[in-house]
Amino acid sequence: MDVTEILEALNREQRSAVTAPKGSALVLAGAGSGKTRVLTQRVAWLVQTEGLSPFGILAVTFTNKAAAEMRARIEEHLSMPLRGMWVGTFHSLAHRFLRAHWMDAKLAQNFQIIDADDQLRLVKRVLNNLAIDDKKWPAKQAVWWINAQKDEGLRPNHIQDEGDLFVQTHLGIYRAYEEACERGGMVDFAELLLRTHETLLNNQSLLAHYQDRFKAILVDEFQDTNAIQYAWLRVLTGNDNKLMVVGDDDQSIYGWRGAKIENIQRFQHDYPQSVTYRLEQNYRSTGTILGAANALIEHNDDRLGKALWTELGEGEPVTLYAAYNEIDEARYIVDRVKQYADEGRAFRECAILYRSNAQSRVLEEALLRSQLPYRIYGGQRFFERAEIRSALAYLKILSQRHSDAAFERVVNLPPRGIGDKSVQIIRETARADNVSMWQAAHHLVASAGLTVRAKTAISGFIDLIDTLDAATEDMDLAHLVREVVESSGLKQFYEKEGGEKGQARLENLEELVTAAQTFDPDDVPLFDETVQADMTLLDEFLSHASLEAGEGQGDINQDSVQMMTMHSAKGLEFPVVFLAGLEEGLFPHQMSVEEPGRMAEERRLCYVGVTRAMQKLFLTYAETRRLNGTDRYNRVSRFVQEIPPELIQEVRPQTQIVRPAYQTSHQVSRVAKEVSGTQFELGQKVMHNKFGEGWITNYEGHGQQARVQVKFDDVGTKWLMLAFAKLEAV
DNA sequence: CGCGTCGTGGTTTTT
DNA sequence: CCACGACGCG
Repeated sequence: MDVTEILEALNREQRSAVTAPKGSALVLAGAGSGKTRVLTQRVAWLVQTEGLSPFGILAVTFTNKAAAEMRARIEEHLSMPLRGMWVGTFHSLAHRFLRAHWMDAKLAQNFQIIDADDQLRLVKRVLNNLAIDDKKWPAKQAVWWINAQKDEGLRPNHIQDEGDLFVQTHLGIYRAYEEACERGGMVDFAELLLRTHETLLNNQSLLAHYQDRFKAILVDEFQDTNAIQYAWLRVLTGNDNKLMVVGDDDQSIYGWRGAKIENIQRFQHDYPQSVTYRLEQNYRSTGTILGAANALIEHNDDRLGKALWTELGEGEPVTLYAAYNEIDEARYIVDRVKQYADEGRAFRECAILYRSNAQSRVLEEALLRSQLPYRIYGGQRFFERAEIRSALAYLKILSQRHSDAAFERVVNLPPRGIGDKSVQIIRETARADNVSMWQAAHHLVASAGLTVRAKTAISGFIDLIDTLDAATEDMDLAHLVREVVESSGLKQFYEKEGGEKGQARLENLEELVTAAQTFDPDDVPLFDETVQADMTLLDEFLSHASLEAGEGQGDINQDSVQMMTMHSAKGLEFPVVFLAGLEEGLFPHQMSVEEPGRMAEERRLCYVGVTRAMQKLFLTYAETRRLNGTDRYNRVSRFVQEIPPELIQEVRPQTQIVRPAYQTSHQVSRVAKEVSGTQFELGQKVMHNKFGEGWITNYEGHGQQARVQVKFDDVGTKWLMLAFAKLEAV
């Protein structure tokens, strides 16, 4: 494809960004404005017009999927394979860097990547060793804290506890956890980035090499980068002007896991010569949908500012349906999908988006009842499934006997008579002798201190692994995986489990064999071939499995209704979109209502949801919603009210539902405001003789049974029985 | 050691 | 309401 062809299909702004002079650039790309196109064409431009070698280009994305897509699209444009070009996620690129420079990074050559699950297990063990009460200091929270520190680029030495018990305790855990990782040659996700950054900083020649190698660096979804990722880009860029970042501050929805929307401002500050390009023409949605999106996001402060426009025409109004309850909501959505399909359209053109996964169940049931095909995205990913992780643990221990995480996982799976007690003894012995559990197990079998029964069981396990190892010596990867699945007893174990669940697990294991069959390390090119030579195919496969969670399986080609959270919908588009559960407390979520900064993020999430729609947008909410076993009476979401009414067409609930005729949905929002059968209403200021002043944020029940949730100025949020609480209106 | 019962708590998710 | 983890019994 030649240059004019590249540029022809672009609008003016897109073209300026693609052909921007070498230098730093910020591309603010609104939803549906052709962002990916600009990125890929930019690379093509750099290669074809600026004469850059792909070898000198670094392109960073947020997900593996995005990376693969980008590579494919660039290859298509250039009609040549992109050998040598670095395209990948922050994590995969850091991983490759560390494999190549493990010595400089002070890592074991055969270091292993541990995923979130391994990490949690490890922290649990650390807590145990430190004799810290898991109840008081939950492992999950500790993991979260440690990762947050690493994401900020902080080592234990950088952190002062200042007498704060919370920090003090977690700091201790962090230290012990680091030691454990060090001992076991384990590297978690955050560590990949942090370690790479440190290695570059501490190694002038290495840094100079990479700074010189990369003549251009491109970053996608820049608004989702965290502090360490930004630092990483900063150090690789050095004093050069070669960093082009693409993002949209209005679509930043991962602040809760460390993403720093401020990185955009920081970029402008750190690269004052940078040029900003705004992509505001939207090629996806109707004018009405964009109008709704623009009006909604206007309610946020501190935006960089951007107004999307389209040439696609006004289109149909946004439809708002006030459902009686969540079942009615689901039925309404299913009916609309059916109607759409009856017009000869495909199911896959419809997406149902929701705030939290718990909402998917009712929707799923309704689809099932109507026998419409659907596919739920998210949930458990392939490589995270228990049976897959177990099989991988067998493979891992074959490759590296000293992997304690793998040892613990499979030593008694399938059950072979090695209980918690025995495992604990092995663990303690290993710790005391400073050896791996595998070695400790060996020693224990040969010494006193265990029952004969336990010894037999343990040596049975050792023999199993050794035999398996010998038997698979000459096998290729796929045969090795099959052999492991069959001889380890996993297959029989899940066969015995039976039922739909066991069947699904067996199928997954079969799929793992297929994955091994089709695994090609050259699809994931390492920095250079010398690194590759040092790793066995099995090790590469295992690394791949840790970094690539695997697309939620299911047939992508099958024509089905798409269901997912709004978070996972980012980057996608559908002709018809349903946003379900637009209720205060659910969306915006209760947890976000209480903290001010998070409301803006919820609104951005809603903006992301709205801007997924190409032609038709449906908003639904339920007046009554059964959630966690109790009925909630939520008001319609503020987000709905932030959309200009003239863009919205309200739909009456359907006739089967018996409800008072006088209740139009507008009145409903008012009626639902008042705590039924009482003198109170939502939002009202109240006084409690013990807790002081506050206001009513939620309620459930009626009359004497009514309970209200009150957010007190001093003591936080509490649920109170109205009958007992003696609240006074203020 | 394995299985059953009780109790608790419950956004969003990638790597 | 339901999924998961902690306990206690056979």
